[in-house]
This record gives sequence, C-alpha cells and structure tokens, in this order.
Amino acid sequence: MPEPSPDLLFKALADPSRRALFERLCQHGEQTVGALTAGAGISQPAVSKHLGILKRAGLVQGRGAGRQTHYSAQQRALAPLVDWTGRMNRFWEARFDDLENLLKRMDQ
Amino acid sequence: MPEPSPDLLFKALADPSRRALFERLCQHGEQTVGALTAGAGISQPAVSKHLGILKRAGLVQGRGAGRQTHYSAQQRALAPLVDWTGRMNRFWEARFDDLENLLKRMDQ
DNA sequence: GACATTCATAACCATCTGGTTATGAGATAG
DNA sequence: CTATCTCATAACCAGATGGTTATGAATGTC
Repeated sequence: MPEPSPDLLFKALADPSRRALFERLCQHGEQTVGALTAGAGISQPAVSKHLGILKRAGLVQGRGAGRQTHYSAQQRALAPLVDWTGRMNRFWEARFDDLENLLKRMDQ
Repeated sequence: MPEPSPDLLFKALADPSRRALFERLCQHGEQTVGALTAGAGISQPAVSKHLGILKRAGLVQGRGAGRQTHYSAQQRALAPLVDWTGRMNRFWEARFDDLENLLKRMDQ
C-alpha cells in the first residue's frame, strides 16, 4: 500500500463529519459502523461512505468480523500533514534568518 | 480579530491551488496578486477568490499599496492544525499507555 | 430453512465549489 | 483629462460533494 497523496489527506480531513469520526476513533479506539453511526447524527450509509474516504486516505483501517466491521484510526497517516506544517514553518524561519543576516550585514 | 475556526482552516487547505498559493507565500514572502497569478495556472479572479478564502481562514494577510495588493503568509494561523494533530497523537498515546498498564496488571 | 442484523453499494438530489468571462473602482502614467 | 494597469466583485456554469432512501449480500439466530 503506497503512501496516499497529501491531497487525499487534506481533502479527507476537510469535512467536519469525517474529522469527528476520526477523532472518535483516535479517542476511543476501534468501533463498529453501528457504534459510530449511533453518535454521528447522520445515516449509516453516510457513515460508511465517510469511512471509505478516510480509508482511501489511509487514516482508518477496517477489520471485518462476522457481519460487522471494526474501524480503527491509523494516526501514522497524519505524518505527511505534520511534515507539511513543519516545512511551511522552516520556510518561514529561513526567510527570517535571511532578514537577520541582512540586518547584521547592514550593521557593519 | 477572533481566531478563525479550525473548520475554515482545514477547508482552506483542502484545495491544491490554495495550498500552492500559501506554500509560495511561505517560501518567497510577500507577493502581489499579479505575481501570484503568473505562476498559478488559473485566472486572476480565481486567484483573488482563493486569496479571499485564505484570508478569512487567517492564513494570509493583504497589504494594499497603490493599485496593487501585496499578500503574505501568516503561519501562526497553522497553530490550530498543529494542536489538532498533537491532540490526536496524545489520544493515541493515552490509549497505548492504558493497554500497557492493563498488561502490567495482568502480569501480576 | 426462515428471519433478523449489519454493513456496503446504488441511485438520486440539493447544495457547494472552483473555475470562467465581464465589469467596475481606484491608482498611476502620459 | 484620458488612457492604462491592477485588483476585486458579479454573474454564471459544470462538476464535485454530502446527504438521503432503497436494496442486497453476508452473517448470525431461532
């Protein structure tokens, strides 16, 4: 399974219902579709569709057990997001350093 | 200026064109709308609309100067995103600790 | 075997979204 | 003053998105 594109990640997390599902799985661990539907405020098919999207983004994993499917969070999948924010900050710091150097040079 | 909701943040970053604009501003600092449009592959009005959305999410700031507007990144706005990922990971670690504790207790 | 439960998929629909072109307001140049 | 340049906004459109109900496949229960 190749690392899913960051675009899928951002898109998956852009929807509040999906974030709520993911948060819940992060907090309370493995849950069946039924359990997730109970607290979601949307229909079971909607939940299934959201779980499908989270899965394609690598954020979630499904384990079939009898007639129910247990889903769990895969927080490793958040790594690209952390990398990205880190990269943005490093860009900024780099520019800040440049400014600092410039000022130092101007000081002389 | 109240901290914009995390939902606006996620939504703003969900679009590749907007991420590209933000990344560019992070890397190369302040840019005019014209300069941004040049490398964006979309029309100027599209760029303006995206900048508007980034602005409402707090990710970007516009400085009017004559007939052009200079935009710059506000990477502080990424803080809620970092917080969120951190929170998800802490949830996970907490559950991991619980499991560890359980195993320890079972050992006795 | 007959029935019930759990989930995924299909079909559908209203709304949102990301793009376009057209236009206009404000600033600068001649 | 007129013409030009830069950007924002309006109006519009095709396609994506998030929800719904209906259905069916697989599993478990009696």
